Amino acid sequence: MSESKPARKQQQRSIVTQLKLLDAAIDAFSENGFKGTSTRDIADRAGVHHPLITYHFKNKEQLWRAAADRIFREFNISLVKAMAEVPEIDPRARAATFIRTYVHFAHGQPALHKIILQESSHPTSRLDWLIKNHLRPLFEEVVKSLKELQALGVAPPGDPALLFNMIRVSAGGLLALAVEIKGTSNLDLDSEAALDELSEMIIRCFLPGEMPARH
Amino acid sequence: MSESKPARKQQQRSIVTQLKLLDAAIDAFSENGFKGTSTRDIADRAGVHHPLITYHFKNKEQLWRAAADRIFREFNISLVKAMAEVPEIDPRARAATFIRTYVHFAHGQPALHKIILQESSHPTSRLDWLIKNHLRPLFEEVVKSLKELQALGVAPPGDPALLFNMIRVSAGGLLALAVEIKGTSNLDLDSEAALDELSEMIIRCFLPGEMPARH
DNA sequence: GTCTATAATTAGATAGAC
DNA sequence: GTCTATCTAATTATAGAC
Repeated sequence: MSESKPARKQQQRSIVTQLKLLDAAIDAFSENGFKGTSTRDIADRAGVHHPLITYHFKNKEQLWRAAADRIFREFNISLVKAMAEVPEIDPRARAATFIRTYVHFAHGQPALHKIILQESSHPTSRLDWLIKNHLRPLFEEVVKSLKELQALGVAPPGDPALLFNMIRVSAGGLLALAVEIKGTSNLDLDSEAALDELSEMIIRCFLPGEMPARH
Repeated sequence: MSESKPARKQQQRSIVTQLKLLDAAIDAFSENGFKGTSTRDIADRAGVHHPLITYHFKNKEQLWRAAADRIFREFNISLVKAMAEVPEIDPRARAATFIRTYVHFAHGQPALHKIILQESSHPTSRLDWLIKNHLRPLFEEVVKSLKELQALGVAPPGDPALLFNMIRVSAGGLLALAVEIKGTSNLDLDSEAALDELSEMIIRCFLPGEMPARH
């Protein structure tokens, strides 16, 4: 089939272009927000001509959604992979693994939290979409485990939704501020050791109780 | 002096215009960031003609600085006032008052944290200015008290700079996400009761130890 | 102190050649 | 699938009348 070969070649190049645009979009949107980034800036970062954005993603809004999808899809893959290695019967170890995974992923991909921050500054249709498609499903699963840990006396008492959000901002929210924290606190959050220290500090503050011995 | 009266009247109006522009700028910049907000948007929100921005503040950058100055000046006033009422000799009570004051101020003026978030998304000259003029002075004072609390066993051990930033994001950083948190966690952070609960939860997690009895 | 008019730049999106 | 050219609208900033 002599006509299938060039067709595949074109498809491959198309995928590469799309990935370059998505990575550039993630960077630009997390730096300057939706309104603050121009499609020209994204195209320049990706090294492609700006009308290609319309071609591949229709418009700025659809490109934003595709970029958000990419971030959360990769996060979920990391999460599922990490959680698969912890025994179901030890909820504290599972929570600790969740925190460590979240911290390490948010360091490598700070856009995970930055995109949320940018969109949460005021109500938008993009925020509604983000909540419905990515944030709520994750929240509901995690808060279930957190209630369990509170019942066991491992996590401190109080509204579990509040506790979840405190943990979340202490991890991703703190790492999203890395540039500022380096400047004001002289704290370098770029080393593996610093990430471990942050993870352990979060566990120490939010999961202070020991697991009760099983009979 | 018949010529001083119209002069004062003009000065008064000028001040009102400047304040309206500053409030509008605070809202707009915290919603859309520096790049994402247009001076026209700010002028529209303030209900004044947009060339007045150039007249009163020279340019967008100077208006941003004046807006940031206004937020931090008011926060410092609130802080000094609240801290003056707590006895010097009880560092835990002082820290608790700091947290409650921060939470309540950040609720009324979420721009306090949002402006920082917007500028911390990547290095800018504005962030450098913010760190030098507002963030570092505050940080250095608070971290001193935090070290004291760690020595007393009230605050958990670990890097005090890390602890400070965890507390900060759990208060201001969480409130900056209020719109999103309402959507995903169904948690309404607008009531006095919710703010008190958040404050107490922060105190519970980050200042878990009792004050040792004084001899 | 206020306003209109406008210059110069940059934005998102499209049309059509290749 | 890629590119040039271009349209329309919106941007920051300034000049100058009142």
